[in-house]
Amino acid sequence: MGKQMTEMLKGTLEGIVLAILSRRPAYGYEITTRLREMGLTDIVEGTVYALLIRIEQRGLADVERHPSEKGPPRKVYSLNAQGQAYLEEFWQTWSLLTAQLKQLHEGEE
Amino acid sequence: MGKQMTEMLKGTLEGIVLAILSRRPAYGYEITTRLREMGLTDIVEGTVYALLIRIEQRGLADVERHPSEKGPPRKVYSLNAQGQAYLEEFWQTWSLLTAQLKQLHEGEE
DNA sequence: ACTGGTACATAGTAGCACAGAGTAGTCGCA
DNA sequence: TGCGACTACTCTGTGCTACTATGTACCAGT
Repeated sequence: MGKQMTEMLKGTLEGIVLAILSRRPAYGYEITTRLREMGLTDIVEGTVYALLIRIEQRGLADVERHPSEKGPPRKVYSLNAQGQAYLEEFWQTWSLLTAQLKQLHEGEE
Repeated sequence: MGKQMTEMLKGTLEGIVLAILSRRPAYGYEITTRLREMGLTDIVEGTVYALLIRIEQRGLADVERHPSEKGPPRKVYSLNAQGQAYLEEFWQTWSLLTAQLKQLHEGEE
């Protein structure tokens, strides 16, 4: 992946994953797949798992183990109230930043 | 500053500063002031200077020293061709990311 | 037996913004 | 003369994040 994208993802990837979880519960492998489908093709599996563990430890999501037809059991994450609040805060911060960048970009020439 | 904003700025602050420089040359203290004016009130001086040094070392900007009426001489940075190209790449990456997040945000509920 | 897909985990690395402190020059004021 | 306020730049150390590169484990199809 481009280095620029890598750096930009710091701080946003977390929000992206939380947003995915806010729609419906999901597990790591599934999330990785979905990220790839939506164009974030080069996100590494290990990154997602590490992120999910962080999310769990901060109490933003609850975890349940579900047996899988294939391979080891899945760890299904579902966003809880605290996670929802955190996500809303994320969207606020994000819209602030985009507004500022938009202003910069438009006034460019 | 909020921790979320701090993390989001990783990778974007560089682009922001380059965008400021693309309008007209500027020096560190001036850039800090301008960032504060545009709402990024809590960005630390040291961060900006460190970023400028990085920009210089990568050859994205040229530097000239100008004596100041007040205080030590200013280091005036001006974006060069390479920096301009890098900035354009930044905008592309940025618009890609915003498009993906917009999609996620709108399809939320 | 072997390959490939599913699913999770982790040790080490690099990059970035922040905290905090320091260095220097100029000016105004008591 | 001494002090604070403002301008302007520099540096060390810390914490957080995504990546690299592996490894583990389970199952299906050939």
